Amino acid sequence: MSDVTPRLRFAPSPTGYLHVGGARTALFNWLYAKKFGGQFLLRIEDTDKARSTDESTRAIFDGLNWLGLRWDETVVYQGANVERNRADALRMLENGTAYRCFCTQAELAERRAAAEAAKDSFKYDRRCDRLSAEEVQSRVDAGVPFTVRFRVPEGTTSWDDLVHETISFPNKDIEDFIVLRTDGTPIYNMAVVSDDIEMRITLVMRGDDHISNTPKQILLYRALGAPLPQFAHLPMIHGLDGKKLSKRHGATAVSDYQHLGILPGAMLNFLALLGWSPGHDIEVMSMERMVELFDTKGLQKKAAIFDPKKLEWMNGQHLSLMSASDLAPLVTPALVSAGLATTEDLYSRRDWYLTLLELLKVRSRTTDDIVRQAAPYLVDEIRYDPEAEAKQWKDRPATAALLREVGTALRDLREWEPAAMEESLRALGERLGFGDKAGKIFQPLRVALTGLSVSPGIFDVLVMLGRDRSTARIDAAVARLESGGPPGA
RNA sequence: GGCGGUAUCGUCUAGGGGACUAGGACACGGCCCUCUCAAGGCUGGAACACGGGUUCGAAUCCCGUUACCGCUACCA
Repeated sequence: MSDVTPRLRFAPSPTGYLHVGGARTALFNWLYAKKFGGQFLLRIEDTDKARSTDESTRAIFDGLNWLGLRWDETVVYQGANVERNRADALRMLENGTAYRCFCTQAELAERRAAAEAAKDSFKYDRRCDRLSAEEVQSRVDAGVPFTVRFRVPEGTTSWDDLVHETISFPNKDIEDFIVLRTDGTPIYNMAVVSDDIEMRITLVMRGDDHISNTPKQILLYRALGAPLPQFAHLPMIHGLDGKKLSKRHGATAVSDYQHLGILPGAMLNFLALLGWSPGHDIEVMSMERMVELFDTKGLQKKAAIFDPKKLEWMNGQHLSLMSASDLAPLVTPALVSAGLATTEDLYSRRDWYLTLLELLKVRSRTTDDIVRQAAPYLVDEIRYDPEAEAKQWKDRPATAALLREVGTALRDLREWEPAAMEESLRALGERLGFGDKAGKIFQPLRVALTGLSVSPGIFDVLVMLGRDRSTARIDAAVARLESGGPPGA
């Protein structure tokens, strides 16, 4: 391990949104940088003008910010570096590690097709490298367009990958690849190496779909006389069907999960476990803990399959662990946009609100789940779930009579607190001959209070609603039951 | 086709020659808890791709086969 501070970068191309695979690559780069006190840089690879959009660039920023993966230094836009990229390519022309190629795209395509037809694998035959200096000069003078090709040397190119150990490629299998187009713009591998040198990147950590680019890039570093960074190639993420993750698999953008009510910390935790393991059966971790435990030794070589079920479970874990006050800022906007409350209202009775969150978060897997359960506590008019009504209020006259008694009992309570409620309602159950089946009271009451057959403990619900609202709901339920109308009428 | 990579329960993984009767987690089933739903606890089924080596001994090391993935552009 060198003693220079590590510099890593995440280099996405802005051609869509920030997808989960990219987010995970960013995360590992970030974790490594944090762990070893280095820098995590962001470079937008926008050299493909046709596909790059500002909107996608924004999406990348938004995604990384939401996840809390802050980058150091200013963002580098690859498109702004073409001059230097070209200068580097030209430098290779001068030092003899590259040469001019006058073959046209059409000629190349033709030869490639011919080779394919003959079932041969096509590889550039270096014919332009055999041109005499005079010939080259005369063509240049005549203004014949040319590309710059890298002259791949003899031998073998290998490196010690941080996740794969040693990987090596016989150079004979690498063709003399183009580094500069006829219009003078750099090809991907040229731009990447030129930029990574400029940015003084010490560890290139990226998807393993770049493994075959690596020997070419290493050759370029050497031709430019630059020190080699370390490389780490991360496995891909696949969908449930084992194929590369794509739109067909549903949500693949980080923002999709943001809108589904997934917590950034849970997303990160889940993504980290897809391709990395801290060992010791540790699963649920905070960002701090991940930084502490991160180690390239735990990196996986095998592609992982993205399982949304486990993500949800992970989110539930993080939800339970998070304090209500940390959760509030994340849930409040959703509550407001669902029209259930106003920010002012929630702020004015903050303790009550936090208690509500405490009650709901344990039975939620996403923040959206919390919102879905919150309505009965926040709005005046509840909606009666037809199924709950049908099941728990089967005998409507009898239920009306029961709820009347419950209402009376609750109104008579001296203190509006759980122990008193329980004592009173269980006593009522005894009197009515329910024995220890107090659920015969609790369930109909739950429907009366919330309209639902599912909720936090009944005494918690009563406390949250308060005496006035609770008794009012019971009265409303009695009226509804006695109106004789069918459920939902 | 060529080159490269990968291979442990359905899924994420632990494992780095003997501690393996292969551990944990998700999902699934059962039980407990219980006013419902969660959460939690206990519990069940479920895997070393195949074939050869090396070794006293292999999930672990080597070779081959198979399968899957990636690259194979004047794309990134």
